[in-house]
Amino acid sequence: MGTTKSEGFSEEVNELALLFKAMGHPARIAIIQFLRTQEKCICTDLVNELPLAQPTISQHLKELKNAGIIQGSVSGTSICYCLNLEKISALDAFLASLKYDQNPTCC
Amino acid sequence: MGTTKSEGFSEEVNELALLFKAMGHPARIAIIQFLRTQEKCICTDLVNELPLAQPTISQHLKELKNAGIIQGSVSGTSICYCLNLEKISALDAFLASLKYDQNPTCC
DNA sequence: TTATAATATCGTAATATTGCAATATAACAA
DNA sequence: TTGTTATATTGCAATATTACGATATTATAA
Repeated sequence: MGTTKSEGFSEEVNELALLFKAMGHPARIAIIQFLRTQEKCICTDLVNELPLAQPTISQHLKELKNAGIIQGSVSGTSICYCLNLEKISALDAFLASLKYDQNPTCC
Repeated sequence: MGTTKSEGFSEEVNELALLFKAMGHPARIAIIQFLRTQEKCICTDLVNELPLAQPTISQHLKELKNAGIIQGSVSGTSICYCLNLEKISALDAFLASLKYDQNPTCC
């Protein structure tokens, strides 16, 4: 196997899992953090910021983009990447919902 | 390779990545959702709820437990699993922080 | 004790992920 | 055109993940 079984789970569950999975790597968290603190979101600097080679960073950017967590638009020779707050909010809403309706006598 | 490179990233980044990674699977999201809606948190029922075999579910529970996202305590023959809201809150706080300090003119 | 129920662990095959060197592409500058 | 800069793609070796049958383990029940 090695393949994740997605049949039998709801669309919502599968979508959330894909988003969380896309964030489940230090390089990708670091990219997200970096994007958050940048005034401009031009991102060559990631290659200097992160302890990874350029192709590896490009690959991680692609995964974040595929998941819809970041968006990129061409800007001359470089590319402008930014967070997609819609997806971030979806994850945030899920996590926030877990904090309520908890049985307080549990465990 | 295949190994995730964690040196060169901050502790915080690595910790967040591990937590997100632990949630990055439909079975594990489904487990979390199930735990949230249960009055009691005894969890044999997962085997009937999820489209996966018992050993597979046990393995996913272990991963969530290793990440600290759930806690389990023995209760006779069965085991009581529950969410650890502390970790959930850590993730939630990270995501919530992304929603502010964003450059509105970006992309 | 013997059985049964709930869970965990082991072993393993199939597949996915990670990281990078080498190379390609694309836009602009000289 | 030729170079240069920014980024993407390809190919591949090393390792990780996923799923599950078989088998342990552990606690209670009969």
